[in-house]
Order: sequence, then C-alpha cells, then structure tokens
Amino acid sequence: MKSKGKAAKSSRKPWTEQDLDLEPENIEPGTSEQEGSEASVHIGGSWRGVLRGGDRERGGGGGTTHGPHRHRRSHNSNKERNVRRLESNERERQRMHKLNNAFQALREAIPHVKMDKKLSKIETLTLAENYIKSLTSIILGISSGRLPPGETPTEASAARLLQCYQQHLEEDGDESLSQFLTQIHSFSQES
DNA sequence: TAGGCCATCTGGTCCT
DNA sequence: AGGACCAGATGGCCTA
Repeated sequence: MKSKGKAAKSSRKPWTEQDLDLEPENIEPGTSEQEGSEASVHIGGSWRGVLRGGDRERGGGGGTTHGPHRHRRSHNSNKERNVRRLESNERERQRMHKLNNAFQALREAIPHVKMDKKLSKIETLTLAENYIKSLTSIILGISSGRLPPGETPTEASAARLLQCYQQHLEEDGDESLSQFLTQIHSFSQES
C-alpha cells in the first residue's frame, strides 16, 4: 500500500481558531447577507469562494425544496462556530474512512490480477460492475437450466464466469484483459 | 513536469 | 437542531 499524502497533510493549514478570525476585514463585503449567492472567506492567505444556489446542479444533498434563499444558520460566536466546524470535519473524516473501508472490502471481493498494485476507486467500481454482471449471467444461465451436456454445474459456472467476464472486459476495452483472464481461469479452477 | 489519484476542508442541502 | 450526505476546491504524492 502506498503511503500517500496523509502524513504530509499536516502541512495543510486547517481551519483553526486563528484562521477563523471572521472579523469584518476577513469577510468579503456583503456575503453574510447575500444568501444564495457566493460567499468568500479569507483562509490561509487566499480567498475561498463557495458557489451556492443556482450554480450547483443538485446542491449537495439534492433537492430544491427550500429554494436558493434558505435561511442560513447563525451561531452565537466565532468560537462556537469554529468548534462546530472542527467537529464536522472530524465526522467527515470518519465518514470518508468508512467509505474507504468499504472500497477496500470491495477490492478484496472481486478477482483481479495486479495484486501488488492497489486498484483505484474507479477501477474497483468498474471491475465490480463487470463481476456482478458476470455472476448475474451465470445465475440466470443456471436457473434456466442451460448447461452444456456432460458438464457439472460447477464446471459450467466456471466456464460461464470466464466467458462473461471476458465479454464484459472486452466491451469496456480493458487493456489488462489477458491478465484478468489468467487470474479468472486459475480462480475458476480452484473452485 | 503533467496528469492521475487521493485526503482533507468546507459550506449547502437533506434527513431524522 | 444537529448529523449525514454531497460536491467543489485545494494541495500533496506518485508515476510515466
């Protein structure tokens, strides 16, 4: 597993109380009243703009039932706001860690070749999709009783898995097809 | 060095 | 009201 970034992330300046000095000079004029428009906060020496309202197709969670001029929450003090932001950051980190754990579980659930190389998230999702399609095809084949003469269900399933996985990978233009097939073949022989 | 991938921060919106 | 979810922004690491 690659040691990506995490340690170095400490160099990224978090939103500390110093940074959260939302004195008037650190808030772009008018943004606190302009609900549904753009807010910019001066953080770490640069302005960070956040588009809101009509600029976003789905706006976070999605609906537009509250419209672009939703009441903005106000907290009693900058300190309280800062505490809530830090707590929210921690929850978001935990949520993303859970999501990454789920990705890791998915990686381990699908057969792939380059065991030394960690699958990216998009690769994991794509392979999982193909794998599910392949398994679905097998199940449908078994349930409809379409087994080649003389083959046991296990043999037929392995062959069918190989065939389906190959088909899906070809459709997606995967360059590692031959390696996948080797892996799948050994996988099916073991089963 | 550019591009890919990722972790993290952030604020808006939805849900309970 | 507060947490969950989401997507944009940002910056670091790695590889070709």
